[in-house]
Amino acid sequence: MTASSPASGQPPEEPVGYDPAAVERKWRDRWTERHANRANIDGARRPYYALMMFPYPSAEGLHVGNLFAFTGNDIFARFQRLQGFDVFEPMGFDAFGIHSENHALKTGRHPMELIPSNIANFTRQLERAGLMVDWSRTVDTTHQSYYKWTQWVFLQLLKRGLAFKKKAAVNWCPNDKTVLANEQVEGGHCERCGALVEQRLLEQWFFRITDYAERLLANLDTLDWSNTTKTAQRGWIGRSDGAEIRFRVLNPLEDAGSASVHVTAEIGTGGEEVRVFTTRPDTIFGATYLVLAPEHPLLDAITGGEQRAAVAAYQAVTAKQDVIARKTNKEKTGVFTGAYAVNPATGEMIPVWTADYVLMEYGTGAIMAVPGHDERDFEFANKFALPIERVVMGPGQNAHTPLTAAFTDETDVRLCNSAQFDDYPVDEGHRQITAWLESKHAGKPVVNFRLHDWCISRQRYWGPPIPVIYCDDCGMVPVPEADLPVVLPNIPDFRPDDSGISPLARHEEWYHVPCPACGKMARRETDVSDTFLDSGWYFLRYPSVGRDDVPFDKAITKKWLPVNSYIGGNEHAVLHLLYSRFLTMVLHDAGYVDFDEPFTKFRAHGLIIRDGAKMSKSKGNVVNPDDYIDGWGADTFRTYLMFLGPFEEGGDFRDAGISGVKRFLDRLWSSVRDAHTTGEPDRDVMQKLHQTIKKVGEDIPRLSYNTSIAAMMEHMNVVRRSERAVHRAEIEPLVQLVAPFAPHIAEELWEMLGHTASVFDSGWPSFDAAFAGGETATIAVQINGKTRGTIVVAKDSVQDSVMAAAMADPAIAKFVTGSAKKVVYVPGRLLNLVI
RNA sequence: GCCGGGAUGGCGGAACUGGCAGACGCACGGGACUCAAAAUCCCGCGAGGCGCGAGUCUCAUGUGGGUUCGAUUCCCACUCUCGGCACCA
Repeated sequence: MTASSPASGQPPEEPVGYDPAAVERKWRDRWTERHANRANIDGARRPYYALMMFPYPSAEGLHVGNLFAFTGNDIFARFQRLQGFDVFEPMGFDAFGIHSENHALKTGRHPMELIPSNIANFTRQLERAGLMVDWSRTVDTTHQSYYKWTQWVFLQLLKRGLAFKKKAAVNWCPNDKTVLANEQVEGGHCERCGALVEQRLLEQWFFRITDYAERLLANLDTLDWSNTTKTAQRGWIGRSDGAEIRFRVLNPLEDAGSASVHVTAEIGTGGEEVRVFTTRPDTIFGATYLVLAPEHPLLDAITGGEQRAAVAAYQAVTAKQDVIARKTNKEKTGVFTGAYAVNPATGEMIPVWTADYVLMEYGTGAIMAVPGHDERDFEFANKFALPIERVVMGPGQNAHTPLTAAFTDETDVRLCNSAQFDDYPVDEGHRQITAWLESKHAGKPVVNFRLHDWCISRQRYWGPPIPVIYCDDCGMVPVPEADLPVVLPNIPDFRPDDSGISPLARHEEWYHVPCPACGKMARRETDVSDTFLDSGWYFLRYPSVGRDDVPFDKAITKKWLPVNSYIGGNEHAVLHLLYSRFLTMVLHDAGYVDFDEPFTKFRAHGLIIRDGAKMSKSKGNVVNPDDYIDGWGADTFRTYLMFLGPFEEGGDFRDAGISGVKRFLDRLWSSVRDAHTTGEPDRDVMQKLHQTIKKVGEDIPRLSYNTSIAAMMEHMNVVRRSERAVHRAEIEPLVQLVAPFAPHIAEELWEMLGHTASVFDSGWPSFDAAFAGGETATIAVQINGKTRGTIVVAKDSVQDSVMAAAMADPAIAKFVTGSAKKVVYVPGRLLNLVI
């Protein structure tokens, strides 16, 4: 074996060199035999749950990006283990979904056959990477033992009224023949195939995540998460403070032809009332028209006779338009309804229009248009010759300054042309006008969110069937929990078709089922659920894998959750992390878990790019980890990935630097092999060692892996300087420091040093802070801010003695031309003389 | 358009609360070892000026301002770049 001593009777051999393949094979086997990575789920005294986002097991195999993320998590997990925690580092596979299904369709293989082989390949690759993964508790979202509980989660939401069905305009991809979530549409095109997305009206299952908007937002303040991620979530939730204002619409039939009639807000004519949402109630005196979304339910009722045809035509055009065109084509269109509404602030009649720049799904589906102070309204008013009023003035402007564009500044501006509210700052006007409208029963303060309810329906095959049955007599009946799982049948032809109905509907035996309530023949729901539902609760499952009676065991969950540390990509900053938080809150409120945030700490890792571009098959710049592990060994590859750049920022992958990391491990190997125990270790080298232990111990928790590695390299350089002989005490703790990064070689070297137990059970080395700090300090001496030299002084020197030492140095003293006007002394760092 | 990152030698990057800019690594140059090469080891390596020389001076962290004894770090205004969102009233 690699490090065994020469057999007796043989001539002396060359010193044994570092053979990564042999070392890694040996320790992989040894870890498996010893169950070294198995967490003691029931008995752990200091549980620590170190989670990474589980991968989608693609047919292409493991991506360097995956390995980068997993290695980063593994280093932290192994570090925690060395700190004495019982660390649980699980791994699983997020294998349902459209990605797998499309790949299966393209290659003609059935997902039920494809996924297990992909998972096997991923597992093989992951095992080579030396991750401290507990392979006895893995999760495969496509396995019945898992999706049984995904269906259970759905039923809990249904029970609590948080799952509901509604007909909704959804994004429809004509190529993939499926409904897409808003997030799967990029600029009007299907995220996967690039086809133009259309709009269709379908009955869909939704989760009422909007009920939790306020809580999802407020809780963010309590979480230890990457700031970028929190900011992204805040933006996605999109809270807006504003007001809902009621506009009375005059019946156009009655009032037609009497446009000259003077109307005030007090007139109680019949007709409808339109509610609008605005974030700028302070500008209501400038509201010169209303706009309703083309889908607005009141549109028919208010449209005047002559305008009916035009409005109907406009509605028809909008309805046919795909979601993309509507959202990307910013050219304003719209038609007048023939109706007028009363502006409750001015009492004036203002025309009511319909236009597709107003969206039915946000706010009330209607707006008051203030063209003077809103860019879209300005553009619209300009195009259709509607009046534009100034009601806000900035510095240097007055109530009559002409508006050549919408004036939208909100700081240092005041109201004008707003009756009793003239000269109010806008924020004050916002409050006062809202209160005034409220007193007239014409409005009230309202908070709106951009967040939409979560559409979980997919008219596809490869997902967990939604556990609901439709009975002619009983209506919609949830599948009883005892009957779970609703098994996804093996359908050879799982292709989606144009009907908008899932392929499951074609499986007669499966589709027809007795009603759980009355026993009469009924039909199954044929939609499957969104993959984000699978990944929305998997962290709860890991510790309880193997339990078939519950989704997660109460005591175990209490012991291990919430997750102590979660690491993943920022591409999931919004959806996955938001949905997981939402589901956790629901399960908390339902009494299943005693925490309402799943991830105490979250860090987003960076992206690995290559030659300045994202890796992709089409660019041909994909790195296959297998090749690098074959060529360099997993330890070198892991360490190299972490050395590329800051973990939270990612880095540019290039072959050039990897040899430096290999050299470092080679040197570590020979230094340990050749270390002696004669005499005392060198004092300066020991000081460097203590500094290194301190630095690495501080850097790892900050995920500053690149600087940890640099620090260890520095120590190695000091240890081996000028080919000096290495004392064992100077190098032994370095094996422990390197262990999280390069676990195999660390185990081997630890054994070579005579230890029988694993290096991961050896604890983290300690350091002497005073010794590491040293007794002397190098002080930079500056004259007028320019460094003119350095002096070495005792660490706790006072200013006078440092000053004297500086003056004693002729190289410094020659710059001192007079007496110092000012002296700045930073102990231990610098002395600056201002002359 | 809006939100959020980022910009430092030939290259990847370091500098933790404002305090010696360029740690560590790559590449490159020189040397040792070798018949030779690889590997290994040692030395050098931001740019420019002056000096035979040990040295020494100036400039330098995307651009332009500002605060400060002192700015890669803080403030203001820009440029470029990467990522996300995009008619959200």
